[in-house]
Amino acid sequence: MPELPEVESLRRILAHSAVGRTIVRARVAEPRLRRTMTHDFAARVAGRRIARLRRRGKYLIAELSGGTAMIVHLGMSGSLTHRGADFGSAGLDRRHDHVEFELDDRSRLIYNDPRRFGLIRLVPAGDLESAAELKAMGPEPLSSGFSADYLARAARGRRVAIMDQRIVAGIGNIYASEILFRAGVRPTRRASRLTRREIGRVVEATAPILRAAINGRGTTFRSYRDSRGRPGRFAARLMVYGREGEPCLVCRGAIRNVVVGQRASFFCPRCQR
DNA sequence: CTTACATCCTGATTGC
DNA sequence: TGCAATCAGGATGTAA
Repeated sequence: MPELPEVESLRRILAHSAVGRTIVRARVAEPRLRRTMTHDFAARVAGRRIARLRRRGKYLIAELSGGTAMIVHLGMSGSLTHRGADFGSAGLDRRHDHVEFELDDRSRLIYNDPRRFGLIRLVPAGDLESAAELKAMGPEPLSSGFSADYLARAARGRRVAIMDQRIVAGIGNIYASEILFRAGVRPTRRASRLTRREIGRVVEATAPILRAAINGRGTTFRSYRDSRGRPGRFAARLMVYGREGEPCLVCRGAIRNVVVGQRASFFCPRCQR
């Protein structure tokens, strides 16, 4: 499940291997992603250079030459892998390779997404800020815009799900659970009833968790792989996510899993109040 | 404004 | 063992 750390790792790796390259041609094998890709997609990216790669929340944004930007979201099961010219396909499941970009060094970028919850679409670079996907998103959790003051204001009048894309960008179930564990705050707590001190702890817990996850190249819970096909190393450092019934690594109490605001939240009832 | 819920999809897991 | 039912989950549109 690619969240901010996975997309940021992807961006950093592709910054080396793909930025500066020109897309010689693109092929769309399956246009029906979360939104069906337009029929002219391949023609519109052909010949364009990948000038810059940015990230906003869980979205990867490729700025292409000629004033076009490509917005990519990996959904739940998407991956964007970079394969060298000599990269064989032996042993790989190619069934869900939906979009392929051939670069000018004969390497390829391949978008694979079994569940097709992902998204790839082109927008004029000037329209990026008003793009529906990015417009309502909260501040970047690794920016100064994500402060205790901000979070306290955002939590006002809100009952559930303090870690929501409209409140803070790019954090999904895995990292929301891990951040709240580190902060010692139960996910079942009403956001509007959190004390100022607790909100401060949530903000303070956020960057260390995300930075450690980025350093580990993300979390492979089930199937996630980075752009070089490697699993993320942060899975070994998960304290609560996916550990229902297992002993808390701090107090040995049983980890629980509850659904809060339609999202699975793992927590330790002893360590989180 | 808020939250709730169904929808999209397929692989993995659970149940019988 | 085999097949069917269930689950997982981000974003979105609609409803309450």
